[in-house]
Amino acid sequence: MAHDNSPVKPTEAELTLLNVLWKMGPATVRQVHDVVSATQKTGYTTVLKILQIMHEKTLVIRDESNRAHVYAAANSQTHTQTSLIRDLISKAFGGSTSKLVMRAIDDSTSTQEINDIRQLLNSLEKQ
Amino acid sequence: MAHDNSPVKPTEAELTLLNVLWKMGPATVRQVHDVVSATQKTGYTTVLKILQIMHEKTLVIRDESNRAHVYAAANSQTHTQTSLIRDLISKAFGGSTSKLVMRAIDDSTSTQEINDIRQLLNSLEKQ
DNA sequence: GCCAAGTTACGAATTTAATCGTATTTCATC
DNA sequence: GATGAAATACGATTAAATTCGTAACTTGGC
Repeated sequence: MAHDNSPVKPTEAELTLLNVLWKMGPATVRQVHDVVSATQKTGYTTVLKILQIMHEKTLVIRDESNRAHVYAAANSQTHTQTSLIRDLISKAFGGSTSKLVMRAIDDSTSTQEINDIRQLLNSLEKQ
Repeated sequence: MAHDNSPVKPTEAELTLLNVLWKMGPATVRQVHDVVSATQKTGYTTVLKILQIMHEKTLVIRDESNRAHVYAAANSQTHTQTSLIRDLISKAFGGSTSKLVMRAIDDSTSTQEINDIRQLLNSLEKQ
Protein backbone atom coordinates (compact mmCIF):
# COMPACT_ATOMS: atom_id res chain seq x y z
CA MET A 1 0.00 0.00 0.00
CA ALA A 2 2.99 2.30 0.46
CA HIS A 3 3.63 4.93 -2.18
CA ASP A 4 7.31 5.41 -2.93
CA ASN A 5 8.50 7.33 -5.90
CA SER A 6 10.32 4.63 -7.77
CA PRO A 7 13.05 6.66 -9.38
CA VAL A 8 14.44 4.62 -12.23
CA LYS A 9 12.75 2.21 -14.55
CA PRO A 10 15.08 -0.59 -15.57
CA THR A 11 15.45 -1.28 -19.26
CA GLU A 12 14.73 -4.69 -20.68
CA ALA A 13 18.31 -5.93 -20.49
CA GLU A 14 18.62 -4.54 -17.00
CA LEU A 15 15.46 -6.27 -15.91
CA THR A 16 16.85 -9.57 -17.16
CA LEU A 17 19.86 -9.17 -14.90
CA LEU A 18 17.76 -8.02 -11.97
CA ASN A 19 15.69 -11.17 -12.29
CA VAL A 20 18.86 -13.21 -11.92
CA LEU A 21 20.01 -11.22 -8.90
CA TRP A 22 16.64 -11.51 -7.18
CA LYS A 23 16.69 -15.24 -7.73
CA MET A 24 20.33 -15.93 -6.81
CA GLY A 25 20.99 -13.17 -4.36
CA PRO A 26 24.28 -11.24 -4.52
CA ALA A 27 26.43 -12.56 -7.33
CA THR A 28 29.53 -11.89 -9.37
CA VAL A 29 29.48 -10.96 -13.02
CA ARG A 30 30.54 -14.48 -13.89
CA GLN A 31 27.70 -16.03 -11.93
CA VAL A 32 25.18 -13.74 -13.53
CA HIS A 33 26.62 -14.36 -16.95
CA ASP A 34 26.54 -18.13 -16.46
CA VAL A 35 22.83 -17.98 -15.74
CA VAL A 36 22.00 -15.56 -18.49
CA SER A 37 24.07 -17.27 -21.16
CA ALA A 38 22.25 -20.52 -20.52
CA THR A 39 19.22 -18.90 -22.12
CA GLN A 40 20.60 -16.28 -24.47
CA LYS A 41 23.93 -15.79 -26.16
CA THR A 42 25.26 -12.72 -24.43
CA GLY A 43 28.94 -11.90 -24.04
CA TYR A 44 30.58 -11.72 -20.65
CA THR A 45 31.61 -8.10 -21.07
CA THR A 46 28.09 -7.19 -22.08
CA VAL A 47 26.80 -8.41 -18.75
CA LEU A 48 29.68 -6.64 -17.03
CA LYS A 49 28.96 -3.38 -18.79
CA ILE A 50 25.27 -3.44 -18.07
CA LEU A 51 25.93 -4.14 -14.41
CA GLN A 52 28.35 -1.22 -14.33
CA ILE A 53 25.75 1.05 -15.88
CA MET A 54 23.17 -0.21 -13.43
CA HIS A 55 25.59 0.62 -10.66
CA GLU A 56 25.87 4.20 -11.91
CA LYS A 57 22.08 4.41 -11.97
CA THR A 58 22.03 2.79 -8.52
CA LEU A 59 19.83 -0.01 -9.74
CA VAL A 60 22.35 -2.34 -8.12
CA ILE A 61 24.83 -2.04 -5.30
CA ARG A 62 28.19 -3.74 -5.36
CA ASP A 63 30.75 -5.02 -2.97
CA GLU A 64 34.25 -4.27 -4.26
CA SER A 65 36.16 -5.78 -1.38
CA ASN A 66 37.10 -8.80 -3.44
CA ARG A 67 38.63 -8.86 -6.87
CA ALA A 68 35.43 -10.09 -8.43
CA HIS A 69 32.85 -7.52 -7.46
CA VAL A 70 29.63 -8.82 -6.00
CA TYR A 71 26.47 -7.23 -7.29
CA ALA A 72 23.06 -7.15 -5.67
CA ALA A 73 19.76 -5.57 -6.64
CA ALA A 74 19.37 -2.18 -5.00
CA ASN A 75 15.59 -2.44 -4.82
CA SER A 76 13.38 -5.36 -3.96
CA GLN A 77 11.61 -7.30 -6.65
CA THR A 78 8.30 -6.23 -5.17
CA HIS A 79 9.24 -2.58 -5.27
CA THR A 80 10.34 -2.82 -8.87
CA GLN A 81 7.27 -4.77 -9.93
CA THR A 82 5.07 -2.15 -8.35
CA SER A 83 6.94 0.57 -10.16
CA LEU A 84 6.58 -1.17 -13.50
CA ILE A 85 2.88 -1.80 -12.98
CA ARG A 86 2.27 1.81 -12.10
CA ASP A 87 4.07 2.86 -15.20
CA LEU A 88 1.96 0.60 -17.36
CA ILE A 89 -1.27 1.63 -15.66
CA SER A 90 -0.57 5.28 -16.22
CA LYS A 91 0.50 4.89 -19.83
CA ALA A 92 -1.91 2.28 -21.13
CA PHE A 93 -4.84 2.10 -18.73
CA GLY A 94 -5.67 5.72 -18.12
CA GLY A 95 -4.50 5.36 -14.54
CA SER A 96 -7.10 2.74 -13.68
CA THR A 97 -5.78 -0.23 -11.74
CA SER A 98 -9.08 -2.03 -11.98
CA LYS A 99 -8.98 -1.85 -15.75
CA LEU A 100 -5.58 -3.47 -15.74
CA VAL A 101 -6.75 -6.16 -13.34
CA MET A 102 -9.79 -6.78 -15.48
CA ARG A 103 -7.72 -7.11 -18.59
CA ALA A 104 -5.27 -9.44 -16.88
CA ILE A 105 -8.05 -11.66 -15.63
CA ASP A 106 -9.86 -11.65 -18.95
CA ASP A 107 -6.70 -12.86 -20.58
CA SER A 108 -5.71 -15.54 -18.10
CA THR A 109 -6.17 -18.88 -19.63
CA SER A 110 -4.68 -21.31 -17.16
CA THR A 111 -7.13 -22.69 -14.61
CA GLN A 112 -4.31 -22.74 -12.10
CA GLU A 113 -3.86 -19.00 -12.56
CA ILE A 114 -7.57 -18.44 -12.30
CA ASN A 115 -7.71 -20.39 -9.07
CA ASP A 116 -4.79 -18.47 -7.66
CA ILE A 117 -6.51 -15.21 -8.45
CA ARG A 118 -9.77 -16.47 -6.97
CA GLN A 119 -8.03 -17.33 -3.71
CA LEU A 120 -6.37 -13.98 -3.75
CA LEU A 121 -9.74 -12.33 -4.01
CA ASN A 122 -11.28 -14.54 -1.35
CA SER A 123 -8.62 -13.57 1.15
CA LEU A 124 -9.18 -9.98 0.18
CA GLU A 125 -12.90 -10.30 0.85
CA LYS A 126 -12.32 -11.57 4.40
CA GLN A 127 -11.40 -8.25 5.85
CA MET B 1 -9.43 -15.34 -23.48
CA ALA B 2 -8.16 -15.51 -27.04
CA HIS B 3 -4.44 -15.85 -27.64
CA ASP B 4 -3.23 -13.75 -30.56
CA ASN B 5 0.39 -13.12 -31.24
CA SER B 6 0.52 -9.39 -30.85
CA PRO B 7 3.19 -8.54 -33.34
CA VAL B 8 4.55 -5.13 -32.45
CA LYS B 9 4.85 -3.42 -29.13
CA PRO B 10 4.28 0.32 -29.42
CA THR B 11 6.93 2.59 -27.99
CA GLU B 12 6.06 5.19 -25.41
CA ALA B 13 5.55 8.01 -27.91
CA GLU B 14 3.52 5.70 -30.10
CA LEU B 15 1.33 4.68 -27.22
CA THR B 16 0.62 8.32 -26.49
CA LEU B 17 -0.68 8.77 -30.03
CA LEU B 18 -2.63 5.53 -29.93
CA ASN B 19 -4.39 6.72 -26.79
CA VAL B 20 -5.52 9.79 -28.69
CA LEU B 21 -6.74 7.74 -31.65
CA TRP B 22 -8.65 5.34 -29.45
CA LYS B 23 -10.32 8.24 -27.72
CA MET B 24 -11.10 10.37 -30.78
CA GLY B 25 -11.44 7.74 -33.43
CA PRO B 26 -9.90 8.31 -36.87
CA ALA B 27 -8.12 11.64 -36.97
CA THR B 28 -5.74 13.76 -38.99
CA VAL B 29 -2.24 14.63 -37.92
CA ARG B 30 -3.43 18.08 -37.01
CA GLN B 31 -6.21 16.77 -34.80
CA VAL B 32 -3.85 14.40 -33.05
CA HIS B 33 -1.28 17.12 -32.63
CA ASP B 34 -3.81 19.53 -31.19
CA VAL B 35 -4.73 17.04 -28.50
CA VAL B 36 -1.17 16.02 -27.73
CA SER B 37 0.23 19.52 -27.66
CA ALA B 38 -2.33 20.53 -25.08
CA THR B 39 -0.41 18.36 -22.64
CA GLN B 40 3.14 18.28 -23.93
CA LYS B 41 5.15 20.53 -26.20
CA THR B 42 5.62 18.37 -29.26
CA GLY B 43 6.16 19.66 -32.76
CA TYR B 44 3.66 19.03 -35.51
CA THR B 45 6.19 17.22 -37.69
CA THR B 46 7.16 15.03 -34.77
CA VAL B 47 3.62 13.75 -34.52
CA LEU B 48 3.52 13.37 -38.30
CA LYS B 49 6.76 11.44 -38.36
CA ILE B 50 5.74 9.09 -35.59
CA LEU B 51 2.41 8.39 -37.28
CA GLN B 52 4.26 7.64 -40.52
CA ILE B 53 6.55 5.21 -38.72
CA MET B 54 3.56 3.62 -37.03
CA HIS B 55 2.02 3.23 -40.45
CA GLU B 56 5.09 1.37 -41.70
CA LYS B 57 4.88 -0.88 -38.64
CA THR B 58 1.16 -1.22 -39.27
CA LEU B 59 0.34 0.06 -35.83
CA VAL B 60 -2.07 2.43 -37.56
CA ILE B 61 -3.95 2.41 -40.81
CA ARG B 62 -4.51 5.52 -42.85
CA ASP B 63 -6.93 6.84 -45.38
CA GLU B 64 -5.07 8.82 -48.03
CA SER B 65 -8.09 9.74 -50.10
CA ASN B 66 -8.03 13.30 -48.83
CA ARG B 67 -5.12 15.66 -48.75
CA ALA B 68 -4.88 15.41 -44.98
CA HIS B 69 -4.47 11.71 -44.30
CA VAL B 70 -6.74 10.22 -41.69
CA TYR B 71 -5.10 7.86 -39.24
CA ALA B 72 -6.73 5.19 -37.11
CA ALA B 73 -5.38 2.63 -34.68
CA ALA B 74 -4.84 -0.69 -36.40
CA ASN B 75 -5.51 -2.70 -33.26
CA SER B 76 -8.10 -2.24 -30.57
CA GLN B 77 -7.18 -0.73 -27.26
CA THR B 78 -8.12 -3.98 -25.56
CA HIS B 79 -5.87 -6.00 -27.83
CA THR B 80 -2.95 -3.67 -27.22
CA GLN B 81 -3.50 -3.58 -23.48
CA THR B 82 -3.51 -7.36 -23.39
CA SER B 83 -0.31 -7.44 -25.38
CA LEU B 84 1.40 -4.99 -23.05
CA ILE B 85 0.27 -6.86 -19.96
CA ARG B 86 1.54 -10.13 -21.34
CA ASP B 87 4.85 -8.53 -22.05
CA LEU B 88 5.14 -7.22 -18.53
CA ILE B 89 4.04 -10.49 -16.99
CA SER B 90 6.63 -12.44 -18.91
CA LYS B 91 9.46 -10.02 -18.22
CA ALA B 92 8.81 -9.00 -14.63
CA PHE B 93 6.48 -11.56 -13.08
CA GLY B 94 7.96 -14.84 -14.19
CA GLY B 95 4.94 -15.44 -16.37
CA SER B 96 2.49 -15.42 -13.48
CA THR B 97 -0.66 -13.42 -14.04
CA SER B 98 -1.79 -13.93 -10.47
CA LYS B 99 1.42 -12.40 -9.18
CA LEU B 100 0.79 -9.32 -11.27
CA VAL B 101 -2.79 -9.10 -10.10
CA MET B 102 -1.68 -9.48 -6.53
CA ARG B 103 0.88 -6.74 -6.89
CA ALA B 104 -1.61 -4.43 -8.55
CA ILE B 105 -4.16 -4.98 -5.82
CA ASP B 106 -1.59 -4.60 -3.06
CA ASP B 107 -0.66 -1.27 -4.49
CA SER B 108 -4.10 0.13 -5.11
CA THR B 109 -4.80 2.89 -2.74
CA SER B 110 -8.06 4.39 -3.89
CA THR B 111 -11.15 2.90 -2.27
CA GLN B 112 -12.98 3.45 -5.52
CA GLU B 113 -10.47 1.27 -7.31
CA ILE B 114 -10.69 -1.36 -4.61
CA ASN B 115 -14.46 -1.44 -4.90
CA ASP B 116 -14.25 -1.74 -8.66
CA ILE B 117 -11.90 -4.67 -8.32
CA ARG B 118 -14.12 -6.27 -5.69
CA GLN B 119 -17.12 -6.05 -7.99
CA LEU B 120 -15.04 -7.47 -10.77
CA LEU B 121 -14.19 -10.43 -8.61
CA ASN B 122 -17.74 -10.90 -7.44
CA SER B 123 -19.00 -11.14 -10.96
CA LEU B 124 -16.20 -13.59 -11.69
CA GLU B 125 -17.25 -15.74 -8.72
CA LYS B 126 -20.84 -16.04 -9.98
CA GLN B 127 -20.08 -18.55 -12.68
C1' DG C 1 59.06 -11.75 -7.86
C1' DC C 2 56.79 -13.78 -12.22
C1' DC C 3 53.14 -15.22 -14.88
C1' DA C 4 48.84 -16.84 -16.51
C1' DA C 5 44.13 -16.79 -15.76
C1' DG C 6 40.48 -14.11 -14.64
C1' DT C 7 38.69 -9.66 -13.72
C1' DT C 8 37.47 -4.71 -14.41
C1' DA C 9 37.75 -0.55 -17.22
C1' DC C 10 37.33 1.80 -21.34
C1' DG C 11 35.86 3.12 -25.69
C1' DA C 12 33.72 2.40 -29.96
C1' DA C 13 30.07 0.64 -33.07
C1' DT C 14 25.29 -0.35 -33.86
C1' DT C 15 20.56 0.08 -33.34
C1' DT C 16 16.32 2.24 -32.08
C1' DA C 17 13.54 6.09 -30.48
C1' DA C 18 12.40 10.74 -30.68
C1' DT C 19 12.65 15.27 -32.46
C1' DC C 20 12.33 18.80 -35.76
C1' DG C 21 13.92 21.82 -39.77
C1' DT C 22 13.54 22.18 -44.53
C1' DA C 23 11.91 20.82 -48.98
C1' DT C 24 8.31 19.36 -51.71
C1' DT C 25 3.54 18.60 -52.87
C1' DT C 26 -1.41 19.57 -53.01
C1' DC C 27 -5.40 22.19 -53.84
C1' DA C 28 -8.90 25.87 -53.07
C1' DT C 29 -9.36 30.39 -54.48
C1' DC C 30 -8.59 34.08 -57.19
C1' DG D 1 -3.17 28.73 -64.37
C1' DA D 2 -0.87 31.36 -60.51
C1' DT D 3 -0.37 31.50 -55.57
C1' DG D 4 -0.23 30.79 -50.80
C1' DA D 5 -1.65 28.09 -46.93
C1' DA D 6 -1.45 23.65 -45.22
C1' DA D 7 -0.19 19.17 -45.80
C1' DT D 8 3.33 15.31 -46.50
C1' DA D 9 8.02 13.62 -47.30
C1' DC D 10 12.69 13.49 -46.30
C1' DG D 11 16.86 13.70 -43.97
C1' DA D 12 19.69 14.89 -40.18
C1' DT D 13 20.51 15.18 -35.31
C1' DT D 14 20.44 13.75 -30.64
C1' DA D 15 20.03 10.55 -26.96
C1' DA D 16 19.65 6.05 -24.99
C1' DA D 17 20.26 1.08 -25.07
C1' DT D 18 22.93 -2.72 -26.27
C1' DT D 19 26.87 -5.07 -27.62
C1' DC D 20 31.54 -6.44 -27.46
C1' DG D 21 36.68 -6.01 -28.50
C1' DT D 22 40.78 -4.68 -26.40
C1' DA D 23 43.57 -2.81 -22.79
C1' DA D 24 44.85 -2.68 -18.19
C1' DC D 25 44.88 -4.53 -13.76
C1' DT D 26 44.97 -8.17 -9.82
C1' DT D 27 46.36 -12.18 -7.57
C1' DG D 28 47.23 -17.11 -6.39
C1' DG D 29 50.63 -20.44 -7.29
C1' DC D 30 55.04 -21.45 -8.93
